[in-house]
Amino acid sequence: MEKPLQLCPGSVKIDFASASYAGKADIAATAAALLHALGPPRTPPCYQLPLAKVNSSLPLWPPVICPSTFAQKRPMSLPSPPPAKKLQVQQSSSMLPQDFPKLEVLPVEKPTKLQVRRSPQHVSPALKQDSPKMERPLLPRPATFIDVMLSSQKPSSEMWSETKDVTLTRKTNCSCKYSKCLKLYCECFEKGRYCIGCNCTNCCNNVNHENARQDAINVALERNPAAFMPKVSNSTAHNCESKAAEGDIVGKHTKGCKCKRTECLKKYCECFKASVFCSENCRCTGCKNYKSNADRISQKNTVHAHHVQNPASSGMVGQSVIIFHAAENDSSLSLAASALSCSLTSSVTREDAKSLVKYAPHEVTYRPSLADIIQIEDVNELCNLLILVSRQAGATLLESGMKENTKRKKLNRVDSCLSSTNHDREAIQKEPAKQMCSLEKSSNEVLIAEGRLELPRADPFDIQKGNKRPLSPGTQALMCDEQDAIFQDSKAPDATPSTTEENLVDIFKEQEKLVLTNFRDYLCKLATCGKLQELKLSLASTNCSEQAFADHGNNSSITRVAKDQTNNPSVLQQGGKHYRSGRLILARTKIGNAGIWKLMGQKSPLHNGVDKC
DNA sequence: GAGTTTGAAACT
DNA sequence: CAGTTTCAAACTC
Repeated sequence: MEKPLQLCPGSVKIDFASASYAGKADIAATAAALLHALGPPRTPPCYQLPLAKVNSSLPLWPPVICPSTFAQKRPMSLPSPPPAKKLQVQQSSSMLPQDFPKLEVLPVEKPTKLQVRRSPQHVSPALKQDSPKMERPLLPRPATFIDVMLSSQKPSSEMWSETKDVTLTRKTNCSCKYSKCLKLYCECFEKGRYCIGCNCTNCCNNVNHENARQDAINVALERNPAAFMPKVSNSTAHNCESKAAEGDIVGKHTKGCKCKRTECLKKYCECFKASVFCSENCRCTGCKNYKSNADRISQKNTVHAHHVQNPASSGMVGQSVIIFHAAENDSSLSLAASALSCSLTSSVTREDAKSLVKYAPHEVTYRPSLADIIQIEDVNELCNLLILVSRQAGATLLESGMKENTKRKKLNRVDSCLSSTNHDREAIQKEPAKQMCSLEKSSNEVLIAEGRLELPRADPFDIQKGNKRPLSPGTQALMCDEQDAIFQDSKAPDATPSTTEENLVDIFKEQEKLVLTNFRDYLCKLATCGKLQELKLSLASTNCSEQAFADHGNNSSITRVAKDQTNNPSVLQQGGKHYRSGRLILARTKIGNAGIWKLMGQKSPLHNGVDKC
């Protein structure tokens, strides 16, 4: 007898570490794996439900989540791309998705020969007996934990969608006859759902057969601990909902397909069915389900995934890596660079996927929509801006620090008149520091003269000490800043050792603060820009038909577009119009490089004649 | 709607 | 692990 789920005050928490799965390591492992697959939890790793909604009769596995909560998690306003079977029962316009239609009484069939022939160990004891003829209760749709999991990876219209005639459609109505809906053959069972409104016969995948269902679940999990895991993994778990909302189903089939005859272009293929390209996980033959395949692209009526370029082949990653090495010596810049790096290297829009066609088919990475706005050169400019801010802050603060030193020195002189002992003590402290400063400077000069220490303003392809990486302009700028500050400090004759150290610490703090503040402001404005861009694109997309995409995505200019983008990702000219990856350039033609600086309320340092070190 | 094809799941 | 069988969805007519 399994213990009930742990309850948290005021809510129900499904705690996978609880005793619910004690002794069921495979289930617990699966649950943990599911949680892990979700990535960093947007909510704590337990799903909270209002306590009032708890139904004690709900099954333990998959955990059932109340429909109201479920409905909140799955907005219903999204369109459903593929055609769907309409429910047999018409829904009234006022009916909510969780208000399930009244169910018919299903006849209970006697076991067929096939069922008798089945190995008994795969049929639960409860199933060996003829299930009593039960009328299926009129229950709200029992959304399950797995549903919620899936909802984060699939469009919310996966289960339901609202058509124009306000008829709710459901896509997965099984029609199982022999499996009693307790095998993974059954889509409902596989997805952790009860069969409600299905056309199945002799169904045991419901509340009334919960014991049998649990047994079947255990059997399935025993056979494959990942049996109930989503078959399509998302590489961008953190934003999968937004991706789904955009219609961009991303990822790859975790297990892969083994299709032989359908070229993976039919729904027999699980990858195709899941709207993902075949991946290295597949063992299919004659596969045409890869992003550059014209046949695949042409099947846009049924294809809703948008495969993406291999960033390695496009050079995107390489550029980013080089650029962000520029910031690796500075934590704040590093943070900024990393954030933008994620934005740049991990995403490709659906239009990119349609346009960039000459890449390895099995490498899949994804890009957020902001990738259309942010380009490498933008990041370079941002880094330069942050460097400028850092440098200006350093100079200003150093200057103020020196003034402070002068004041302190004057005060010390006054103090020295009062106390010769203190003066002597100060002199004792000052002298070694001065010696150290001059020693450091002279030793540096010696090292530079001997060629063992490179000049701070080195060639861009100089090898950085230790890691042998070429220095990017940003790194050099940072190093210049550090060197400048050090040399300025060491050159300052009036600086006392203690105040120099304090000043340096303060300067670094202030520099970091200013850099982060500027970066925060930049991100805020970028977010605004992104929202505006999204709005513009949504408006533009209504005017820009899919045919336009096909025209620009399937003709011979695609490779040129891809090549051009590799060389100059900012702007592509085609037929007098500006296109980028098949999409009308809104971001860069209207925002562009200078636009980012406008957003920041500053002029680009590159356009301002500023020395970039 | 019946029959066929297909590939995943189940089984050996 | 590979081959075979079972199954239900997808597809065709």
